[in-house]
Amino acid sequence: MRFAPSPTGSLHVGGARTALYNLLFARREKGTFILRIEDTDVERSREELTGQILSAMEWLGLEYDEGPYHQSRRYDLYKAAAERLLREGKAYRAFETPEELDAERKAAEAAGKSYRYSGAGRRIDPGESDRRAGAGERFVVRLAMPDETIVVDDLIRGRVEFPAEALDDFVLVRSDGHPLYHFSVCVDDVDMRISHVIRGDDHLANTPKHVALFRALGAPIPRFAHLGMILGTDKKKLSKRHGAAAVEEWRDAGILPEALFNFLALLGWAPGGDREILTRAEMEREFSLERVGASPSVFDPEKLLWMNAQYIARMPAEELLERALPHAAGGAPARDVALRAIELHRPRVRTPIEMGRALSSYAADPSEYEPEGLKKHVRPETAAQLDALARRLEGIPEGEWTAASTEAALRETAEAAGVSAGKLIHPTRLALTGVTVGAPLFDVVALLGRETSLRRLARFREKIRA
RNA sequence: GGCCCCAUCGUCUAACGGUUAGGACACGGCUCUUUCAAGGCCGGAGCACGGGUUCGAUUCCCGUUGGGGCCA
Repeated sequence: MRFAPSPTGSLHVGGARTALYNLLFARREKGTFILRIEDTDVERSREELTGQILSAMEWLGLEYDEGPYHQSRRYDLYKAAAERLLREGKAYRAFETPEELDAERKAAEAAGKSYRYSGAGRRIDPGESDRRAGAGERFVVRLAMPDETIVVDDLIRGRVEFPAEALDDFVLVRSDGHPLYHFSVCVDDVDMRISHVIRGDDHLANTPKHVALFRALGAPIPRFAHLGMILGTDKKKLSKRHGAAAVEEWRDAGILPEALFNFLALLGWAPGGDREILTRAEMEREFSLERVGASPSVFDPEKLLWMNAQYIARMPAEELLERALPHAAGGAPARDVALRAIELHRPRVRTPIEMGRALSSYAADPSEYEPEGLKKHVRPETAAQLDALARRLEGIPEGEWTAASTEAALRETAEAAGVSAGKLIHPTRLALTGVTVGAPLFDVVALLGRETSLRRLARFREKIRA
């Protein structure tokens, strides 16, 4: 198996899924997964993008067994293959100039017919062809396509037929000696002994060309499996336009690699049963192309986020802490406090980024208070009630500062003031965290500790009096 | 334009001729509750259309429509 990206952009989620299926299939079938960089398109390929793709693959857990090979370093191979095909009469030189071809194309268009190369080069005598080439005349190398229907037996789509009339003798090598995409792909697939080609649907229409090439090359034809495209919410092929189409954008958005891996695996493949969260080992054990659907699928960020939350729910606290720490911009509390905070916020966050923010709230006092919250929970009598609460809380010694003792203090205060506990709970949460929503108040109070809680309460009382 | 692919809830999907068409995300309700989540329970929501084939079609075949791709 192989994954063969072109370094013309960062790793797209569609490409990532293709790589992922190749990987799972290779593991399942005990095959070898090869990475090959298709960088023969000099105008569009950029060196640094290769590194970007490699690191995105590594992050996602798409490890390969062999490679990366670079097509740009394998020109000798393509050259030798072209010469061999020429020698064997399976390919031929065509000497038309671009202008001539353009004229033919226009003529066909004017006649209302679809254009196909005339095949004129095919009729040039080999000796004559050699002589003209030797004389320095410019030429391209074209494959002599067989005059018969080409059948592609696709593992996902079944039998697909391409009538001979639809295909013409396509160019293998440009006049400057540059091998073209379809040619280098097949030469490499033969050389690397690729047995299964799993790739995007967009290549299905090119497959008859490849089949003809494999035959001309005298090589066994690999099995093909064409995956449906991944679409944006508007049902159009997913692209940068849709926002996050690149793997690294999801990484930066706080998506865990395991979650993205799992999500992508299920975008087109359905393991039996109702399971959605699968371990890597399960996927490698159970993956099968027979259970891969043929239709395109829409990439739903909502579900990805849900899956991310599922992974967060299952992740060991230490690991989650490690992943969240880089995002704790406002600092993080001591490790023991942080680990408890993790458990408090785990069901409330969907990314390590959000967890980082939650951790910071224990390390730094709120810099501001949610205006909506102030309006809603602060009444004229609130300040005095919070004063009373503070007095009671101050009466709790450090060693007895727990969720239970502080809750009792608050409820007693409320009762003494003749108001419901909620009248105190909400402003207190706002005082301690700056926001109106979050983990259960008394757990937060306990975690914050006596000193911090009282300090934040004092600041808030000052603030609402001002 | 020619050729090719695809078609089950809004979305991801299960079903491989006979099911009250199942699950998940999202949505709504209830529950839990100091808030927000998470969890639990409940609910609304789908076989694109038309012909065949068959005792029987979501399922097989053909066409239409709609999406998509490749070539130019």
